[in-house]
Amino acid sequence: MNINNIELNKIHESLWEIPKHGGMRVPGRIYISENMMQNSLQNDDALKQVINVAHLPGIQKFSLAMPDIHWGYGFPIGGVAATSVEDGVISPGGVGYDINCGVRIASTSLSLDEVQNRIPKLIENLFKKIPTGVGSSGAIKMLSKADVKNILTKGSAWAVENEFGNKNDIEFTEESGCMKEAYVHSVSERAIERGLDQAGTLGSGNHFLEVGVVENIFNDAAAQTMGLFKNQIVVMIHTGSRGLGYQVCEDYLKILHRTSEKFGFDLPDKQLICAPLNSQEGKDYFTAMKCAANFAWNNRQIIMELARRAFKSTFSISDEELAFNLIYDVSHNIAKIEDHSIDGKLRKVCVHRKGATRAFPPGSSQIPRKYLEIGQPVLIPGDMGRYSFIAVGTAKAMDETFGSSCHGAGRIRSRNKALELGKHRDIISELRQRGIVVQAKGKKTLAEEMSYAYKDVKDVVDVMDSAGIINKVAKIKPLGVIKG
DNA sequence: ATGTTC
Repeated sequence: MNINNIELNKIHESLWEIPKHGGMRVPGRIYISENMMQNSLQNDDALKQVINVAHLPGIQKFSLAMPDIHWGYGFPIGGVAATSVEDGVISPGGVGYDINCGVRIASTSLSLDEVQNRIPKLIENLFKKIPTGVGSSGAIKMLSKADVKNILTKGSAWAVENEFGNKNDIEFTEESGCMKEAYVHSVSERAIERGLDQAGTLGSGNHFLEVGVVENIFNDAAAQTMGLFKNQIVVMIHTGSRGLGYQVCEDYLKILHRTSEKFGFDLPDKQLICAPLNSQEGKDYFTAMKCAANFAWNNRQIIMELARRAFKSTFSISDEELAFNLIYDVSHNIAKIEDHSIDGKLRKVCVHRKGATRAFPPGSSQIPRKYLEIGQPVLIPGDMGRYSFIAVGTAKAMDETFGSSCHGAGRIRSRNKALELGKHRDIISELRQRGIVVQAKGKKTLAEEMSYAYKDVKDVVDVMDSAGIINKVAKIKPLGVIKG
């Protein structure tokens, strides 16, 4: 197969390999179907980026990409790269600008027939309570710098200490909502200032809060363990570290650019800028990244609590009656030190997941005890007009992809192209006709985020499921969305 | 993704 002048060998129907050539240290591997490759990668430099990432010092096994792959800064979105902690590098481009962008899904006790005609009111209340849009602020009173520094150190626990949620929410958050060794001295004053009024804000772009209904269940046992049932109302939240995380990324791209010569790496793209994990610069970026990650988890935690309150007031019910419980919270833009089997030996590597979700298997010590037998919940939102999926990780993911899977539908049209298509259409009415209530700050964002801008997430999920990397559990259909 | 070109 040849795509965009890149030769790929077929490993099986859902997996393709770019053989090691030139300065590549490892081969590239892309989980995708032939159809999707033809349709989405002909005019996209993302495969070239898979090759570029394979040049990184210390990269292990493969430069990986998931079926939602598309072009990103340096690394493709939908990319996974693991580097040796001894002689490997860490790269901000392998994490992305929105550090710890991620998704959480909460269950409720409500079923569709109980609430169907009150969805517009619910969405209105959610939209009032949760700030959305670029520069959105003011979910909670303006924080002090000391407060923000506490958030950077504590993550979700800060929200819970301030009555935004409970201990159960922490238990069902990846990393318990807090990466250790997050030292605030590595984060610039400017980044902290940008975070002062952004705790508990949704942001813009593809970020959203969605009220959905469980439409299909593929795995009864796993669904039951997660507390899912057919026609159940659930809530999905997709956001990240806002301006604070953006600033951390920008700060360190500049710092690493200044110091790049001293490491003497010969890399095919300046955007792959990186530092050895054991250098001061590498350690500083990593600890700043952890601070931003903790800010993002706290952000999703606060938003979840604001949503919980909006549900309670809209339906006049108690916490007990509502049972607004976190199923799980995953990060899909992050770098983490993990143990993985390489050449038959367990080794410590830095796994960069950029637009890729962790997908740890049954029995993992890193997942909530409740999910020990089913594996880690993998949350895969689609576009706002179609549907989303919940899946679980597998042992095969651990063997093949450093315990990683896809993170969403994957863009197929640029924001500009999507805007062209959508700007003369009444997207709110179109969605309403499909049974989806939308409230959004900007019409521009809606046009950029319509279904035609994305692949069908079902195709993406089916590739990962058929490759055995995840197992599908449930499909969620949107009823109402708030966006930036 | 982003006080959407300090």
